[in-house]
Amino acid sequence: MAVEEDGLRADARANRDRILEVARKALTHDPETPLSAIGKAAGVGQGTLYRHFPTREALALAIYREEINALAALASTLLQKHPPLEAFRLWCAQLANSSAMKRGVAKLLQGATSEDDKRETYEQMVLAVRSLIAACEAAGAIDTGANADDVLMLLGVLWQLPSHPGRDSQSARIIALIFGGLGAKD
Amino acid sequence: MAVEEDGLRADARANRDRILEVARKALTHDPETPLSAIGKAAGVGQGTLYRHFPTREALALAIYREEINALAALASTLLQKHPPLEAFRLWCAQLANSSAMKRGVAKLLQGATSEDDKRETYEQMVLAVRSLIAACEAAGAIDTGANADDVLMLLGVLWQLPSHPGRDSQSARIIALIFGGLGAKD
DNA sequence: TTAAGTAACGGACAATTGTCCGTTTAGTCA
DNA sequence: TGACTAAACGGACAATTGTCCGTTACTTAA
Repeated sequence: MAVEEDGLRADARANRDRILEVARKALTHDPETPLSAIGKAAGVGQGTLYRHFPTREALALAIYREEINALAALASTLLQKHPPLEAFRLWCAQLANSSAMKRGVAKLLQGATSEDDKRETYEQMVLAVRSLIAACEAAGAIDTGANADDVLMLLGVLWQLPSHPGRDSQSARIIALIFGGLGAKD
Repeated sequence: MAVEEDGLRADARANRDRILEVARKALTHDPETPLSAIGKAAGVGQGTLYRHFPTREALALAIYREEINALAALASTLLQKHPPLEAFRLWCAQLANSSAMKRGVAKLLQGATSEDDKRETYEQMVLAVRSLIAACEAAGAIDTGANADDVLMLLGVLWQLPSHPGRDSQSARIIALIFGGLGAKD
């Protein structure tokens, strides 16, 4: 019976899942929990932890991949229910509020075009942005020729905003600025 | 004879300068040189190194502060020699190319509004952007009401671009997008 | 069912970061 | 000039990250 549903051996998958579960709780409680402590709590050795997640970032990325997936999927949902430009706006608002992104986890996708395991997650986001841009262009709601990579880079700024009073309005201003750059027709 | 020109004791200043000199060379050669190695090369103990520069970031920030200062100063120079909008554009171009910012050093000013020693450097940049915006507004070259913090956050993206073929054109596109958002009158 | 092959394990170890604290010395004042 | 004091030093130590490699056990195939 070929069991390799995802190319991972059964015990490896079990370990991976257990590490993620433990890490999610631990990192939520304290973002700087030592990786070694997480490994111990998950009942695996250092080697196992690091083989699965070479860096702290990789671990965090895995934890929040679900939420990122949901965000990427949201794009098409919004496009079905709203006019393109409004869908785009709603998506950006959701991006700015996406709780998983806040604080330390924010740095995740920076320079994501380089390292390999980030790449996959990054691509999902680019695709989402590309679909939103394409729909808006088709509807004549923005200027043509915008580059999804560029726009995503700029939107990434929203994840870096420190959470201070006024953060929400700053998000709104920045989104407005970007839409202005895209030539959005209000 | 009161010698404290900058609130630092003479020997402390000498150490600080020596560390910076060594670190500049070492980090240019290999951005991941261990801090302990830098300390040893500068002939100071771990304690001294960490007292002066609590983190790797702090050290890098100090190294590149000169270059950042120059960038901030460039704004007024450009404003004297060029029409406001062109000055702004030239400044952004310089920002994108500022060699010190590339690679690992790029992350420096992210979330700069939080930690204290970053704050000062960050303020200089905000002031520069604010002066450029004000001049452009006064000349009617951009829409009024732009927020310097917002614009600087967006410009910060330029420091995060991985150096790949096409980086320069991506910089140009992003700058154009931002200027579009500002309502720049071409 | 068993044996072989290999992916995965996990703890020991190396490297680096970051802290602490007793010692030294620059700067001050009589 | 000779203490005095506080700033600064720097090495030892603790904590964390990251690597290595001999051992274990999941899978497959006969």
